Amino acid sequence: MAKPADLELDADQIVAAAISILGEGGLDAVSMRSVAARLGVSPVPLYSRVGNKEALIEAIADRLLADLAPPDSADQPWTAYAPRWAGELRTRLGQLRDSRLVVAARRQAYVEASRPLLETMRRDGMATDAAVRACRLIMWATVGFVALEAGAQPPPGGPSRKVRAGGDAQGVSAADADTLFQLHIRYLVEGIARDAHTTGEEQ
Amino acid sequence: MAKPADLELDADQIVAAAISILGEGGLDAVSMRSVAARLGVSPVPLYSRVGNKEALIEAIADRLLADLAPPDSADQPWTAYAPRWAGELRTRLGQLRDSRLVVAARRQAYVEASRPLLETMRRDGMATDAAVRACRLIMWATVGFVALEAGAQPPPGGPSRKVRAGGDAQGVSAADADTLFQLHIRYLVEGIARDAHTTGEEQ
DNA sequence: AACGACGGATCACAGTGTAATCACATCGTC
DNA sequence: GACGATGTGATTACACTGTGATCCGTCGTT
Repeated sequence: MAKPADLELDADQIVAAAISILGEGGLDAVSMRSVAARLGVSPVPLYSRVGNKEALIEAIADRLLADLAPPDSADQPWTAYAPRWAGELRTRLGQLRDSRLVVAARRQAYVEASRPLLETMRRDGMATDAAVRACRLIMWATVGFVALEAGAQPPPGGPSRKVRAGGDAQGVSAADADTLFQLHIRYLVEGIARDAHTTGEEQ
Repeated sequence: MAKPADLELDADQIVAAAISILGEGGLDAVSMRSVAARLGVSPVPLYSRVGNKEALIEAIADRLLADLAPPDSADQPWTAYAPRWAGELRTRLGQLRDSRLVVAARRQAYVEASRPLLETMRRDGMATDAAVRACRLIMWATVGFVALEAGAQPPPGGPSRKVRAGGDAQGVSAADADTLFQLHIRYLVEGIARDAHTTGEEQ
């Protein structure tokens, strides 16, 4: 092992630098060269750490989605927990700042992100099968929302975009989006709860 | 207007050639140069027709999403029409073959795609406001589903990818995905219908 | 102290999006 | 019919990108 000792290059630092660049200049500014330059390094060692550029952006998405820890959930049923969980997921996905990252994230990241919600559901007596399906439902809705939401806003700067022509209630303001999202999650939770109740819940 | 008369280069032909290349080699194979070469043209005129590469892939997505016409709907209520509509949207989005295209499509394309569903809902006496929300709900769920589904499968070429490690019911087979998707859409439709009923529906 | 192995820098290469420059055919006008 | 304006496309060029090949210095080991 030959290291200059003042250069401890870790994979975590690489994705941290990449995330820093992402926050400043958007995803297009993230390149192997720019990340390497941020670290004061040539692009070469990145390939032995993260392998690929695709793997790098996967790692970025995974990092930004990691620790999707919900505040607490011990005393609340999953029907109260799920909206908070979905809101947190939405916030995290919004932090990605680019819908390309949303779809770039490995599915494993989404599975791990949904684990606490799934645990809460099972703790409340929901069948594992139904809980998995319910998690997926909420997750898909959230991801779809963010994908369409983030895809609509251009990253930095078009000064004027064409006004909506024949859109029925198309100009969703940022504030409306919040309430709409919460309303829809509530729809889902109610439906799932109703179905789980009739299908046979323990508790 | 000066045209060589044997070279009628239209924007539609450009996106058609791009879609052709997309179908053969995936989205990564679509470049301004490859599209121009397919048409036997230099890359220059593409910029006067479609302006940008970003605009080109937007046009591709729009084209593939256009004419999302539902088979027929005159004699069925929207609760029966919505699953078919969602299934058709899912099929179309799946034809994009790349989740990047899913998020690249302009929102206008999704709005127009949802118009027949919205019309059916309103025809059945649903309030416009509620219909718009219901459309969005179903659309978001569908888009999220496809985004996560398409993001999992590598476009054409990696010979072997890491096997799923610790996924709980993670290996969703292609056949299961269909039934799961339909089940979830049914959840949504039932929930929306129930809510619209209690809120005050005309018919 | 000598050696082998390995990490990083430099260079190189193919390919990308896009702007500048230039040639040329077609048009309106005299 | 001749001529300049105009716009279209080819060629060239540039600043990038991701990624591999080559080389060299530094380290742990014997």
